[in-house]
Amino acid sequence: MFLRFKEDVIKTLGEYGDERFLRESEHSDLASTVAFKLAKEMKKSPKEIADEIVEKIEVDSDYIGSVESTNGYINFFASYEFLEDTVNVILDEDENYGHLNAKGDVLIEHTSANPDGPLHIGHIRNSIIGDTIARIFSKAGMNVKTQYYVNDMGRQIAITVLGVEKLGLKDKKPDHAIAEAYIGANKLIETQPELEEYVENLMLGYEGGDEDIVSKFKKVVETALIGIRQTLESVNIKHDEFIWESEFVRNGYVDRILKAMDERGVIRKDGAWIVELEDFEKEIVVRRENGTTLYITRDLAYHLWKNEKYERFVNVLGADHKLYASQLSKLLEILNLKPPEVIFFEFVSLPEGSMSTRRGKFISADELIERVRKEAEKIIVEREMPEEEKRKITQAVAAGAIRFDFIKIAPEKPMTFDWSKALDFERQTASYIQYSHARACSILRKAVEDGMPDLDFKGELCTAEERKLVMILSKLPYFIQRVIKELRPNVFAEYLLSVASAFNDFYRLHPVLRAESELRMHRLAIVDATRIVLRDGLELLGIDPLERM
RNA sequence: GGGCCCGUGGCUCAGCAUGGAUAGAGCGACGGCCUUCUAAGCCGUAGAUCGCGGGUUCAAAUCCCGCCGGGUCCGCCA
Repeated sequence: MFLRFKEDVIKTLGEYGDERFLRESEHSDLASTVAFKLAKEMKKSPKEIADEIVEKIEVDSDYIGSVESTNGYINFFASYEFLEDTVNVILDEDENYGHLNAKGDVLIEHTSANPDGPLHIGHIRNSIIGDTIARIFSKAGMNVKTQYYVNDMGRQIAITVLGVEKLGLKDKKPDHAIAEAYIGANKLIETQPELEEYVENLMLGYEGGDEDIVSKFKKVVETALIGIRQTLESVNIKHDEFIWESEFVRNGYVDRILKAMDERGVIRKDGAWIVELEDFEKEIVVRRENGTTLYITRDLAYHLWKNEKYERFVNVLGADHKLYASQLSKLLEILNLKPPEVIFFEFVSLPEGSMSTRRGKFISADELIERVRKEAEKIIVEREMPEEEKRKITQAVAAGAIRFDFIKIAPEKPMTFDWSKALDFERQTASYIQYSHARACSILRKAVEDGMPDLDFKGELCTAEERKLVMILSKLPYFIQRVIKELRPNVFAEYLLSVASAFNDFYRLHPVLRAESELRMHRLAIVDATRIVLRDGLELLGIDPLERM
C-alpha cells in the first residue's frame, strides 16, 4: 500500500518526482528534499523553491491527504482513504498481503557447511540468513528452491573416513560422532604422517569412482547430514535439495565446463590446465596434471548447472570467501555465464578467538539451542497451561530468539558470541514480537467470545498512535521489496520490531474491548490487521507466531 | 606487503547505498506502573567530541584522502 502512496507522490511531483530525493520522515509520511538540490542552480533558497513547488502541484491521488512546504522540505501526508484501504486490503488479502507479483525461478544456496561435524554458531548465521531470504523471496511471489551444496570431495571428508575406519563412530548424535572421528583422525595424522598418503589415495579413489571408497564416503557424509538436518529443523529450516559436489564430476558437467573453457582458448595446458586471471594477477588451476579436478572446477560446473535452471541464484557465503567468489564470478563471466548474487556475512567468533571444527574449538548450534530452550523454560513454568503446549511454546520461543539474534545484525558486521547475551530473555526481541502477536490474538479471541465482532476501520476515527500503526502496517510490501532489492534481511527484522512497538503504544492507550460500538469495530479492525502483519512477518523470519504464551 | 569488511552512549546494534529537519532502539543504571484487553509488558530520567586527522559542500555519522585499532583473505586445500 505504501508503495502505491510513494508512486502517487512521485507522480504528483511530476518533473521533481525523483525517487532518490524521497525520505521517510518523522515529520510526515514521505518527504522530498528536491528543493535543496535545486537551490544552487535556481539561485533561490530551498524554502522558496519548496513553496513554489507546493503551490504549483496538483494532487490527483486519493491517497495523498495534504502537502506542505516546511523549511525546504516538501511533506506529504497520507489521506484517510489511504489508511482505510490499507486496513481493508490487509484484512481482505490476509496471508497474501505483501505479495508483490514477483515472478521467476530463484535458487538460494545456503549453509553448505562441510559435512565433517555439527553446525556451529557461525554456520547457523549462514543458514538463518539464507532461509529468511528464501522465505521473503517466496512471499513476494517467486518460485524459490533452497539448496545445500554438499562438499563431499574435500580432504576433510577423506580424513573423516580415515577416522571412522581407525576409531569407529561413537553412539551420539550422528554429526557430533562424525566430528569426533574427524578431530581424532587429525590428531592421528599429526603423529603418523604416513597416513597422509592414505588420505590422498582415498581422495583419488573417490574422484575416480572406486566403489568401495565411494560407499565409505557416502556413509560418512550421510551420517553427518542426518545430524545437520536435525539441527536445522530445530530452528525451522529445511532445504529443498542437497546437491553433492561429486555429482558434477559424475554427470558430465565438469567435463562440459572444462571443454567450454578450452574452446574459449583461455586455458594454458602446462601439464595442469591453467587459466590466467589478469585482474587478480593470478593463475587458476582447473585440472591437475593427474587429471583430477579442483574445488573451483566443480563449483564452476555447479554454476553452469544453475545458469541452465534458474533465472536468479543467490549464495550465502562467509566473508572469507570473498576473493574466491570474485574469481569464480570472473571465470563465469569469461564463459558468458551469469555469476551468482552473493550475500556475504562476517564471522561469528568466540571471545577467545575464531572457531575451528578441526581443532574442536566451536560452540555447536545444538548446544546453543538447548541452552536457550532451558532458559525459556524457566519463564514458562509459571504459566498455567497444558504441558504439551508449554513444550511447544518453549521450542518456538527458543528458536525465535536464536533466529532473531542473528538476523537482526547486518551481515557485514562481525559478531562476537556471548553466552550471557544469548541467554538473556530481557533482551530477546523475538519473544517481544511474539508476545505482541499473542496479545493481539487474545483481544480478538475475547471479542469472538462476546459474539461475532464486526470490523470496520474508519480513517477519521484514528488517533495519532492508530495512524502511526496503520502507516507502519502499510509498509510490509515495501520492506519485502527492499529486502529483495538490497539482499539485507536485517532491515526486515528492524521493521517487524517497529510494528510490535507501534502496536504496544496503541495497546497502552486505546482500550479495544471496552470501547463502544463504532470505536470498538474500528479498533478491532486495527488489531486484526496488526495480527496479520505480525503473524506473516514472524513467519518470514522463520519464527512461530504463537497465539498464546 | 596488498585486497576486502568492521569501528556510533557502559554493552549490543540501527541509520551510511541515494549527504539534509533535534543521531534512533534495546540491554545495563536510576525512578515509577499489575482491582483495567497477557508485566515475556509499559512510562519517565541520566548517558554520544558518530575511531582520529584533513578535505568537498549552503549542509557530513553518511562522500573523498590519510592514519589508528580489530577481523579476514591472498594453495595444483576445500
